[in-house]
Amino acid sequence: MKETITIKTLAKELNISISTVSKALNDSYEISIETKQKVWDLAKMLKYNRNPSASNLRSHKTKTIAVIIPEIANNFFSQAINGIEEVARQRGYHVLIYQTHENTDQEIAFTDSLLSGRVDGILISVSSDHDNRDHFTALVKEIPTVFFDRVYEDIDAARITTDDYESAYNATSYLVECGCKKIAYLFALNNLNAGKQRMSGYQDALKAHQLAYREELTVNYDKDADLNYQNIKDLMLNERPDAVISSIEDLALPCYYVCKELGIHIPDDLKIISFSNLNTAPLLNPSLTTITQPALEMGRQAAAILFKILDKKHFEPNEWLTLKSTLIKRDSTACH
Amino acid sequence: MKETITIKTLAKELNISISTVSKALNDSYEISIETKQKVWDLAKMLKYNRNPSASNLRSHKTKTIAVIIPEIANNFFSQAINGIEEVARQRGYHVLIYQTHENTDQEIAFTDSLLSGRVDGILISVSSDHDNRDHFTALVKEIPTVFFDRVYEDIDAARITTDDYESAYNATSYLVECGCKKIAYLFALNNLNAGKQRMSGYQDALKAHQLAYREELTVNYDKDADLNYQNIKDLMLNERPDAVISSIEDLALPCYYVCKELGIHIPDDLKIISFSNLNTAPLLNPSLTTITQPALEMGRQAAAILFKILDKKHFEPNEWLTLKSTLIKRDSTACH
DNA sequence: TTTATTTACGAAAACGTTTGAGTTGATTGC
DNA sequence: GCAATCAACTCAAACGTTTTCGTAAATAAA
Repeated sequence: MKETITIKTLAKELNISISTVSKALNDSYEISIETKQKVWDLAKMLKYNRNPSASNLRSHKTKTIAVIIPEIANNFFSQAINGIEEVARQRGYHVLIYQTHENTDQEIAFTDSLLSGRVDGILISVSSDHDNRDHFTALVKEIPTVFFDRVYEDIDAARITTDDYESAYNATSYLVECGCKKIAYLFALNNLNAGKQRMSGYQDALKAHQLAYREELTVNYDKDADLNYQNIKDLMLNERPDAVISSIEDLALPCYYVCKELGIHIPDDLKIISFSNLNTAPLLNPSLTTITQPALEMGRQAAAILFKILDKKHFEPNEWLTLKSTLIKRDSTACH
Repeated sequence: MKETITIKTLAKELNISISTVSKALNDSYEISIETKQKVWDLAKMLKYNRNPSASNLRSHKTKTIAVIIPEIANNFFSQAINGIEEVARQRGYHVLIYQTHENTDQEIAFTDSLLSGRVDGILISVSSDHDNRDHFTALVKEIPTVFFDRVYEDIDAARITTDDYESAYNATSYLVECGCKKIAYLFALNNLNAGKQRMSGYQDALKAHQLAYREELTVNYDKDADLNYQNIKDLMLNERPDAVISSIEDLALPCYYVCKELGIHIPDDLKIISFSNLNTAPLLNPSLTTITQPALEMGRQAAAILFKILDKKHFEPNEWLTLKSTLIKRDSTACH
């Protein structure tokens, strides 16, 4: 515990005023280059570090952003955070992480607690358990916010998504072209636009190929993993689809297990495509055809947009960005 | 932009002093229960949020911890963060994330910047590229720090690791019992204790079974993924081991690809075990035998230790905790 | 009754910065 | 040569809390 060194220390040492030191450290035009240099040198020598609390309190700038996501132990989100952290780092910003575990109450608690000036802005991928748009409608008026991947369409804020509709449409079409006639859909994120878009893409593609949409071919995601497993198993036993599109990774993997248990051979008996950012997709048995979102790039872009907003304080028309996912064809959809 | 509401607002509204409000909000024994209740009610009604900067500045408590890791988009670390975030949440703490990308300079920059009172404590898993122990020896005297998984042995600080030596020893022994005679080792983290321990476990197990340790059977990890691939390929072509132990996930996966390319059949021609937290290990082709670290639990425990230190300010003898990894046998080591 | 003690509160000084409004001496325009 | 401008710096008031010390009234001890 050595005595902490402050701008006061520097001022005393150099025989100049506190304000001169402060302005020198902030590279103000009011200070001569010689004085600045002296201050900088001494600061480095004494390993001076600006006290962030004092600075924030006075200036209302925190150099900190918050990232709110459903789950960190998830390939998509951890890659997105990677991208966010990267650009935050370049700007000297700090990154706070909050997990909602798909709980809107938690989500509300987090955002509320961030309104007291702890952060300059928020990056968020919303929870899927309840519709929370009223809360966010109010939030975005209070603090610069960028939504990524999981967004509300009708909120007046910046957002970045992927082409969910097209991806699902194309994936479904691809399966049809492979000769599949009975394509099941593993449905998740149904409260969110992303989920609805994916479902629409699937439905419209069916229609475009003269195939009927049947609700019995749909499994709805549940928080209970065992239940998901059972539901998929029931689907396989009762309907025996010849293909499956999964709207999230967490439903595709149990599907693999079910097939293993029931002796259903992929891709001969059943073809599988999943929205997924698994880096081991090529190594699965069989390798999994995926619709892969540009997670890292989304993180980067989302952060970039937030900083753009923070730079010019006046709220401009909000940016709406859509990135393309890529369909990577692998063995789980191999045609003969 | 409504006018921000502070304790001053509350004080004026209730006709009591600022200090009374502050004390009431902090549940001080100096304030009567009636007054407290009035303050709390009004605070809730007006959605008062304590300004963290002002609070930190005065009290020197930030309710924030920092997590410094090599990479967030990594199964082990993202699970560990999950655990950390969980217990931080319970305590009402905020979590800052920093990625070093295995760069010690970055690591030094981060920790230095945290010394200005931005956080109450640090959780860190150190970078592997250079030996940085001198820096950390100084750091731990300045701020409560807990090392997890990647630690320096000789630094006087709390730490939590897994039983790397025993895990590697047991895994090697298991391979020998399966009849393997030529067991290669994919070596990583060689600057770190974890890496050395794993290597020692491998070597000692060989010795215990009258097998010679041969350096030609070792591949050293490189940052360049292509080079790793090539080195593993060379190993397979030149030495043709009948088993491989990989000290990290990132070397096991290229190994799978090499085998695919060279037509080496796992597990008949080559058995593979890897330290790994891949959740798709059971679905790989073939499913991968892993030494799996309790990542989530490590995160939880590491955070728990840090909070224990923060609670009782006096630095007690530091806790050294070791958790057990589990060897999960799957098809990549199937014996006949 | 008088003197301690306790209870509940208030005044004011921090905490370390930033910032707008001076101040000073030197330079410029005319 | 005098006012006006400018460059470089200082003063002091904030920012919103926490906390120490002080004090008045109420209660207990004597």
